Amino acid sequence: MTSAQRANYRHGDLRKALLDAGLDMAREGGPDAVVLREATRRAGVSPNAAYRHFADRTELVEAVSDAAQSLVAGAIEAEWDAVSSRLSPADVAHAHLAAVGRGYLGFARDQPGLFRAAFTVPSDLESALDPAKAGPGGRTSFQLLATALDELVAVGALPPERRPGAEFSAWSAVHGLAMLVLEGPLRNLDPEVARAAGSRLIDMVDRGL
Amino acid sequence: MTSAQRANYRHGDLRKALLDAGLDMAREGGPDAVVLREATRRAGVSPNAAYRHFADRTELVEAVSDAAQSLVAGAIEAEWDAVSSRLSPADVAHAHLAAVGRGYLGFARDQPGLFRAAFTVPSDLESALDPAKAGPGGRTSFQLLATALDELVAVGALPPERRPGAEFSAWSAVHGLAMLVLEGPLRNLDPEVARAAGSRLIDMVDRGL
DNA sequence: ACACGATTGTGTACGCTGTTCACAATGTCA
DNA sequence: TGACATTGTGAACAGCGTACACAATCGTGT
Repeated sequence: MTSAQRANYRHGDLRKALLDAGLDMAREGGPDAVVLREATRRAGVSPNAAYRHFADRTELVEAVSDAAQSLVAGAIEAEWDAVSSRLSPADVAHAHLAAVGRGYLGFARDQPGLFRAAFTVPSDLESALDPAKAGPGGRTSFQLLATALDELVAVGALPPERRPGAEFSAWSAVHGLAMLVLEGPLRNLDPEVARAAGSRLIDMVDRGL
Repeated sequence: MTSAQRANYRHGDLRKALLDAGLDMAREGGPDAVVLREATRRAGVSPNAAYRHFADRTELVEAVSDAAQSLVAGAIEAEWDAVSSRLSPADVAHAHLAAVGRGYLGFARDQPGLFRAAFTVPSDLESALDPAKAGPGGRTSFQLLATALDELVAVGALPPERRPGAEFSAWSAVHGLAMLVLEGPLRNLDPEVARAAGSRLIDMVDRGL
């Protein structure tokens, strides 16, 4: 499990090893569970070796966060691509918006630790276009959301004057539910109820935007 | 600043002193900034004294969280009470819902650390009725939200069949925006833009519920 | 081939944290 | 007054992030 022994003085790709260890720790326990010393231990290396690749514990956590954001984008892409292409353009647009919401909430449900690592850590909106945070398809989760909203405008389902800032509202809604259920007061909500709340919420967004 | 010297062996009300110190630390830095030893230091007491009043650091943080939730409820009540009583019942209901949203977002903006301490910490929904978390008026922020939604149903602005679970959707929306702006990817959003996003969001909720 | 500088890993050490254990001072009540 | 519960203290431990000096290895120019 803990990587093969290393005969050489050099490690090979320690940065990646530390990042993987960080991802594992974040998977169970979220960003706070990412501890630098433990990462070096799992990589079979002395604590300070980490400082050759990350200036800080913070930098390691940020790297983990970027990777986690990329995974989220991938999950959203999967939902996106599953939308039937035989729908009318208007229906496709609505379906894409719902797909973004489902992908986001689904990832939060299935990978709570990584989700929190992705979105609970410093990292500006400006960098929401950073390819490092994109999914396999090359688009960030934020970009996917924006695309869906643009489609809605294009098919006339969303008045253009309500387009500006719409991504904030839509994003807020799903993000809020995720956070309330993950580490907030809705923590102990029955999973089935949470699921229902999710689709209820996506309806609200679609109707209210 | 750091409380008067204490001549006696006994402190007086150490529990309250620790809690106040904890609140101060949470105010700047959020729940993670609440450190037990520092709290005892500020209370002028040895580190272990804390364990006579809190089993854990966790218990201290939870106490801080409860107090912070109560403050949020107070902020919401203030907005609630400011709603003009000369409006029609329907308008009052809408205004109350908006007041809850504004109070919530306003508190998040003005007291980011306390806000995160309030809602980012374990604490079940079941205890959302706990009077310890209520504002001066005796109602929890969750109860205030529920009341506003009940009013909307009463005046016919919200179809009864959409009432169940509506608090989750409404809460999610405002909570999500708050978290994105406070410790998420919208951290560096221009304050004015954030404010606009807030009222835009509240509109969405009112329209989409 | 070889020396030299840059890169990457090691060892030791410091201060901080939460927490435990034994002990001391104080309050309460018979 | 004496026994007992309550609330404080002191010393100690492991774990954390991090700084500093040192060692092994790689890459390059001659």
